[in-house]
Formats: sequence, structure tokens, C-alpha cells
Amino acid sequence: MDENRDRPTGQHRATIREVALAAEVSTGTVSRVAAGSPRISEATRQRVLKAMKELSYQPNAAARAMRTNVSRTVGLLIPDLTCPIFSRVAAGAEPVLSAAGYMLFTYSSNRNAAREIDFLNAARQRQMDGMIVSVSGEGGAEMIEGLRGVGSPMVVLDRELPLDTDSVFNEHYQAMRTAVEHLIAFGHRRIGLICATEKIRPGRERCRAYRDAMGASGLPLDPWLIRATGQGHDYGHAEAQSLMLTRGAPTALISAGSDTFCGTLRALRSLGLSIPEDVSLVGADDIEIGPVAGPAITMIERDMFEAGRLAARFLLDRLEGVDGPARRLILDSRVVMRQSVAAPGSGVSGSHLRHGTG
Amino acid sequence: MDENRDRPTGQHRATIREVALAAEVSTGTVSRVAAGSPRISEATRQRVLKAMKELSYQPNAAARAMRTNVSRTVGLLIPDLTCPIFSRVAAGAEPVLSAAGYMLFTYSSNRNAAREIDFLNAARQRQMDGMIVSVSGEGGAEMIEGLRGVGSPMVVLDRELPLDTDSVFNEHYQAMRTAVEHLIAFGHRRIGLICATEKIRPGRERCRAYRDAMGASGLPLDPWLIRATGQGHDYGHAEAQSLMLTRGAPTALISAGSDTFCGTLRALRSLGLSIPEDVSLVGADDIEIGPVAGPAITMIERDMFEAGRLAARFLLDRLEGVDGPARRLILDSRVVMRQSVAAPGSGVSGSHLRHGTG
DNA sequence: CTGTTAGCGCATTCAT
DNA sequence: ATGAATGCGCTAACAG
Repeated sequence: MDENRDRPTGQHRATIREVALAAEVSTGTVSRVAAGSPRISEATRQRVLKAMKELSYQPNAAARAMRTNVSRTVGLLIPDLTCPIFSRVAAGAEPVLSAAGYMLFTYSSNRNAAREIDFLNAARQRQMDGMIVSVSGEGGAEMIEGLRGVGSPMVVLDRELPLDTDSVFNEHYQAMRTAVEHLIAFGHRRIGLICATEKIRPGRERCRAYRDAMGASGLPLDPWLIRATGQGHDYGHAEAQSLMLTRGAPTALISAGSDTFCGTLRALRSLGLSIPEDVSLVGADDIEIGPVAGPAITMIERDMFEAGRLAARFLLDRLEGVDGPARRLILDSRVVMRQSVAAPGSGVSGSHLRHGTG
Repeated sequence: MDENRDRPTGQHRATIREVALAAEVSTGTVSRVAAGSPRISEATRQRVLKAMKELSYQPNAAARAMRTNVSRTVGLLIPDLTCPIFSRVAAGAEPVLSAAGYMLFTYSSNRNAAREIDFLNAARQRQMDGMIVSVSGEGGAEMIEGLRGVGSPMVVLDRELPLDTDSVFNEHYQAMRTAVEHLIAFGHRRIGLICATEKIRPGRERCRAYRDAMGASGLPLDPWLIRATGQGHDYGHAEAQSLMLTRGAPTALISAGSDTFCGTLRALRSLGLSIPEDVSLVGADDIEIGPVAGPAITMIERDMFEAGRLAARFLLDRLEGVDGPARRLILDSRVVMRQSVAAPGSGVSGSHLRHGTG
């Protein structure tokens, strides 16, 4: 129980040279032992190991990275850590990478393009061996340039970018068509859509599916009902409010995007609208909320843990030298039916007041 | 030509020497320009800047870190990225650190002590300048040793550890007392508690508050009603089921811990118990779910963004050389009343069937 | 103001 | 099987 605490902060870190000195060998030998080289006699190996332990030697990663150009580190860039969709990607990727001896460091840009570029530069500067990237936008020459400059293997998540990298996509089109057609089957003709901007793949796919589904059923397209400009809780709240507080309000709403959906749900509640009597609702992504909301919400769901796992596997392949053209993988989504969809007009017609015994 | 060395997919990265050559200056001058030194003539500065841009020069962080022992990097260790409580810490800390020129890298251990130690070692090896640490347990000599070994400033979140570091705590005791007393005021005498193990501060504080509140009201303590052994969705689900599926079932439940609460909520719903008629419920932490659940749930809430911000500020102080004894700060919690608490026995007595029109 | 020089800690090649 | 020597790219101390 001897506590060698010479200094309150900044204890001395043993270098390879000190270990060599203590073990009475050369630094080269220590290095070989640390690397697990077989060309070392058992005797000296033990001696070195002992010295390392006594000095609690930890190789300096910076020096090693500089010498070898390898850091056994992978970076994950996501727009928003607090959004379940993205945190699940991290949680899915981490065990895969960890098992292969890589540390995964996650960076959240808070949807700030400048910070995304900062991160890409930092990753390059810190010689991260690989990257999993979920950028918030698809535009921006500087962004593309930054991504091109990364120089190490990279996997892109659910974005269409002019890059020659492996990608993992989510299926959005079929799921959204199913959702819209489901509502139409219940008799809805005016369906509001709240989702991300068409400037990024998820928004683009979802809007396209919405339009196709409406068209296929011969229903008119009212552009006023399509809200595809933003994301987040407040966005979902504001758009839902705007849609529902009007004469021509839709009888059903699809709010796609995890925080967006949550905002929409709160807006409907605070307006005193009951689901599905006053308005039917289909949500997306926030799988924790769907089943416990009042009532349970029909949702478009996707397995983002799996997306993270697959992205990590793609990356590991490249890290281990697998060559070949860029791979693209599309991960399925599904619609989980619950109690938030019903025929239109089952509530007190023309009124936004909650009905029933409440 | 060993231009590309061992880099897997490496494009060539310009070094400071190449920039010096192109700008016809010495490497020292380039270094000074990069560092923004004022002792440089405008002419050469421009020349160097131009060369840097043309070669798209990015300083090698590993080399720089090795030379200076500074990486302008901060590590955040959390038990589980997908848990809103922790991801909010990251989201709160990041802007503060970012504004001060530090990059925040988040590592999620998935509540695995071995990975936590791995991270601490990695952080040390990679010369992270500081750490914000939320370890899953409070025990473990190896863990403590690992934390002691981090030689750089550190802020600990809501854990009592035998360390001399700044800490940010959450207030749990008062909030829990308020919650219990609230239930007692409604007439509840058998109140179930589901929370984290008493081996860590949050569980310890909450259990203590529960016992004190019950005792202060002269109510008997039934140890069977206290479930303090785990955490997570499944744990909250299982314990709620176990508690409610018995003759002596409690009339009210407090489920503290974000995923835990969510599991409890699902369990109650799947049992067909209606809240608050069959059982009153107080949740915690998952502020997204509380207001939109059916019915809206009374919750113990705390601002983890603020915890992250404060931890980051503490750390920045130390990074900027502020000296002095370890600081401890306790962040308030509050109980937000909603519709999930009522007098006991307002449901169909002796039955677990949902009542009402559904 | 700017060039020169000397390492930082490590992995590696070339000797032995 | 092991030691000696050589930079990796960069910053900082010291000269001019």
C-alpha cells in the first residue's frame, strides 16, 4: 500500500527508455516485448514485463502513431448525440470495433457544418484509422472536400454523396408508402407530412413516397400539407400546430424523424386533440415512445443498432485491407401498427375539443 | 520514394518541411506561422499561408502532441450513450469545450468496467488534456487506480470516489422525499421503489430518502417493496412485473432511472393496469416520455445538459491552470406533477383489468 | 524577424 | 536474441 504520489497532478510517465534501463536491456528489446515479438528469450521477456509493471509503463500513443501512422482509433461523426437514432448507431458500432482492438470516439456536431469540418480535420490530424460519418447535410463543397481529404477508410450513413466510399442506407421509400397507403385505406384524403428537408436522402425518399402513394390512389396533392424543411423537437411541434390550426386541417399526420415526431405528439396533446379520434398519427424512429404514448402510436421503425454494426463491419474490412469497389447496403424499415390510426371523422366533427369522458 | 509509407488508403500528407521548402523559409518559420506568432513579417506570413493552402497542409497532431504534451482534446466517459441522461451530458459539455478550442470525444463503455479501464488507459496514452468521467460503479480497486493514473485534470459526475477531483453531483435525496411524501399525501401506504443499486450514489440517496420519508410518516418499511439492484429497460420491466403480480402489490410505484422507468411503464401497460386508477406512478429522467405518455407521468427531473456544461467549465478552469482544492457542486432536481398520481383504490378493487371505455 | 538545432518516445533496420 | 542507430513531424531554445 505505498502511494508514490510525488506530485498532486501530472505524475511522471515512464518512457520506454526508463523501462529498458530498469530491465537492463535496450529500448529495441522493450519495444519488441511490447509488440509481442516471438524472437525474444523467455528470460528477458519476463524481466521486461516486470519492469513495465513496476513502472506502470504505458506506451505513448502519440509517439507510436507518429512512428507507425496507425492509431487503432476510429471516429464516429453524428449530427446529434441526444437523438436516439444516432446514439444507437454508436452503441451498435462500438462493440464490433472494440472486439477488433479499435477504440471508437464519437463526436457530435450539433448539426453544425463548421464543426463537422472541424472534426474531419481533427480526425485527419490525429491519424484516425477510419471514420463512420453521418453528416447533417448533403451539400457544401467544403464539406465534400473535407470528406475527400480524410484519406482513411470511411463509411457514410444514409447520405448520397459524390464519394467513392462504402455506405449504409436506410430504406425510407417503401415504409413511407406503406404508411400513407395505410392511412388512405382508412379513408383519409388529406394527410399531412412532416419530415426532413428534401435536400437530404431521408427527406427526399419520404416525400417521393408520399407523392407516389397519393398519386397512385388518385388523391390530390396539396403542397401546403407537406412540411419538409427542418428537423428536431421544435420543428415537429411548430409544423403540427400550423397544420392543425387551420380550416383545411388534415385528418391524419405523418411525422417522420425521431425528435420531430416527439414534438408533433406534444403539439397535438397541447392542442387538446385526441388521437386517433380527432387526428390519426403515424410517427417514426423513437421506438421508446411509440408503445407507451397515449394511445400507442403506429410507427415507422428501423434498427439503427444494426446500422452501426454493419457500418463497423464495413470499416473493419477496409482496415484489414479488403479491397474492391465501394459497397452500398440498404437496411429495411417497417411500419408497426398500433392504436393511433382510425377512420377520419370519428371525433366531434369540425371541433378540436377533446371528446369522450377523458 | 517512400511517399505513402504504410498508410492503407493514404494520400500523401504534406509535412511542415515540404511547406517550408515551397515557401522558401525554414520549418521553424512555418511552425510559427501555424501557431499565429506575431513575430513574423506580413510578407513571409502570406507566403507561408499560400504554401500551406496549396499543399493543403494539416499539422500532424501526433507529432505535435508528442512534442508539446498537449492535444487539445477532452475525453468523456459515460456508461451508455443511448441513455438520454448521459447523452445530454455530452451535448451540454461539447459547446463549452468547443468554444475553448477543445475537441470532445465521447466514449461509451456499455457499463462494462473493463472497457472503462481501457478508455482510461487510452486517454492517458493519447495524452488527452482532461477527462469528464461518469463511471458505472463506485467499487473496484483497479478502477480507482485507473482513475488515479489519469494524470490530467478530471471531473467526476455523480459518484462518490476516493479521489481528489472536481465533481458535479445531482441532488437525489430531496427530490425522492418529495415524491414519496406526495404519494403518501394521496393516501398511499404501500409504495414500491425501483432504482439503481445502493452501491452507487444515486441509488443510495434515493433509497435513503425513501426510507426516511416512510419513517417520518410512521409507515412500515417492507423490504420486499424496495428493488435496488440494477438498471436498464429490462430491469425496470421485470421488477415492476414482479411487484404488481402479487397479492400484496403496492398501490404506487416510483421507478427512478431513465431506462428503468421506461421499462416499468411498458410493464404496467402490458399488464393492463391503468394509471393512476390501478396504480400510481412516479418516473424519472426521461423527460421526453413523461409528458406524452398516457397519461402524462409525474416525474423527477434533472437538467443533465447543465450538468455537462458545468463539468466542462470546471474542467476548463483546471486546463487553464486554476489551482485550488477539489470543488463539489450539487445540481438540483425537481418533481414535476402530472396525471399519474391519484388516491389508491380508485380503480376496480382487487382486479388488474383495465377499467373504463378504453 | 528568421534560420539552426536538438530532441519528444517509439518502431525498425542493420548489425552483431 | 539483442543492441545501436535512425528518423517520424513537430516545437522551442538559441543564435544571429
